[in-house]
Amino acid sequence: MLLLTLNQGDGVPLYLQLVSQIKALIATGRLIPDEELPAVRVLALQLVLNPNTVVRAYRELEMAGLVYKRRGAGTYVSAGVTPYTNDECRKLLAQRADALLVEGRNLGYPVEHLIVLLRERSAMLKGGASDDKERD
Amino acid sequence: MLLLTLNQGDGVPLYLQLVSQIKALIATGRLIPDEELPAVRVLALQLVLNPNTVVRAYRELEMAGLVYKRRGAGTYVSAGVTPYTNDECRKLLAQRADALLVEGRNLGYPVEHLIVLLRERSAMLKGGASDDKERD
Amino acid sequence: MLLLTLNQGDGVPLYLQLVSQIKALIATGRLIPDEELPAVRVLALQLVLNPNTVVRAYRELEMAGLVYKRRGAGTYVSAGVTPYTNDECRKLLAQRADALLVEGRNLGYPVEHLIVLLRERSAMLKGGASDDKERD
Amino acid sequence: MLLLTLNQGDGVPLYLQLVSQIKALIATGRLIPDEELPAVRVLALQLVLNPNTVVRAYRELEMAGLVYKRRGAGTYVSAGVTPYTNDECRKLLAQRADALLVEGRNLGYPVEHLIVLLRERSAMLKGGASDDKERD
DNA sequence: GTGGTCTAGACCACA
DNA sequence: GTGGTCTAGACCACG
Repeated sequence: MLLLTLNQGDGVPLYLQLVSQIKALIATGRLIPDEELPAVRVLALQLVLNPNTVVRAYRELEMAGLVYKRRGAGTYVSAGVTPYTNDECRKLLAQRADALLVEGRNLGYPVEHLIVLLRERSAMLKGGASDDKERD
Repeated sequence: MLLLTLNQGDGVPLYLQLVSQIKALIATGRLIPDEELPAVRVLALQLVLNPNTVVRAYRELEMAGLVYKRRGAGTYVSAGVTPYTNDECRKLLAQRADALLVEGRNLGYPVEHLIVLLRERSAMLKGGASDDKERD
Repeated sequence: MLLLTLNQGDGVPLYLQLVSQIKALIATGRLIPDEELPAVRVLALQLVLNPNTVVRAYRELEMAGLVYKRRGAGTYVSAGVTPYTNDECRKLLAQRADALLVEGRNLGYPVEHLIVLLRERSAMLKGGASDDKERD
Repeated sequence: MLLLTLNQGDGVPLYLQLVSQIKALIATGRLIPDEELPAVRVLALQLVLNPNTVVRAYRELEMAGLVYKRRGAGTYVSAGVTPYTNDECRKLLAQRADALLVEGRNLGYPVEHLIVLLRERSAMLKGGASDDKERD
């Protein structure tokens, strides 16, 4: 079962959250070529979403060439695709980094503190218990 | 001049970004009671957005009891706002940090790379850039 | 169809008139829990005002806990709204009645004239007129 | 001392409340020709208003020919003016009547009940104790 | 179809 | 000058 985590309230469109998380799973090989994605209805049930939202996410992925559909069968990961260019990666990460920096600045934390925090959280996430997302 | 940084592309409504950032500035005492906030039109000019968007942010802050308005005069920080505890600050920052870490790991970036990126972006934010574009 | 009447000329913001009238309809059980309110655009058309004005009224009602929204679906009356007591109703009406009486006395109209006027206006409001213009 | 009652929160502009109340006082002879109105600052103090608001009300009255000003002396009621035409009276009263009718309808009160209420309140206002406005 | 956000720009009330 | 309300109309997310 796919480990996807949606954040309903933060303003980021749900289908985009899906797209980016699935992209990342493909980019890191956790979803391998020709692996089948969950059926739309199954994923919708699992994530408590409207199926159309999943449909839209899959459609975006298909248009990006990252997955392909076989009528009556399912949705599968494409082979040999690079979901992100290096530039895209950097942009995505820069956005996250900026969010951290801005929050830090507004709360009065210098960058060095943020870096310390980052190392701490990194150790925690790797170590195990986290109130947040996935692990490997 | 208020240091506020908007991220136009990340899906979070602009007025909410304003609200949470100003909330942080108040809760950490960087904006003190009865201090005047920038006029709606001034802030709108500064941030290059529509005055109504600022109006809406200020209105949310007013309803949350964080600011008060004097007709024809201006908008001011309320007194008696309960400041963020250190714990609350750390929680907010940990959320942001985790988001960065997870995205980084999904894209195959080690923590040390993220830290380099963080320093780069930090320099840029201070330099004045406020959007999510890259620049060398 | 919701019976709402706006008074464009009396200085009270339109969105507030909407809020208080819908509040009254809910608090007296004339709108029941989970009943769907008219769509924003529908009500805007019906009342001949800008959809954003209705949006604002609905938003205030939502923040007051009187209605809830389902994205892409509609706006619905919340359950568990504490209804107006008879006393509260009478107080609200007494305010309006007093305003009429005071104005009438200031202008030298006896109560009986006011009652005649009230009957006339009542017939007009039922007939469909919803503005403050006279008509014979 | 002028008996004026302002309703700060109801959306009706303060200066308009002043204008209409003073008009009514003139119309009913409670302010007689050449009687002096309170000085702007005095009235502003009494009503806890910005003096400019009073200035504006007096200016409107002057432009309507209802009062005149003697430089260095004060503001006085004009002679032989009719503040309201019959039509204007009816419009003002119709607005009040409509407000009562709409509130009554939204609260589920038939017109006849409103009329009963009106008589009750009328008796109360004349009798004495009222949580509201003036008397004679 | 629904509501949500944002822009552009109007006019008003108030200090 | 300040904030407040309203209009007109754009595009987006969601069912």
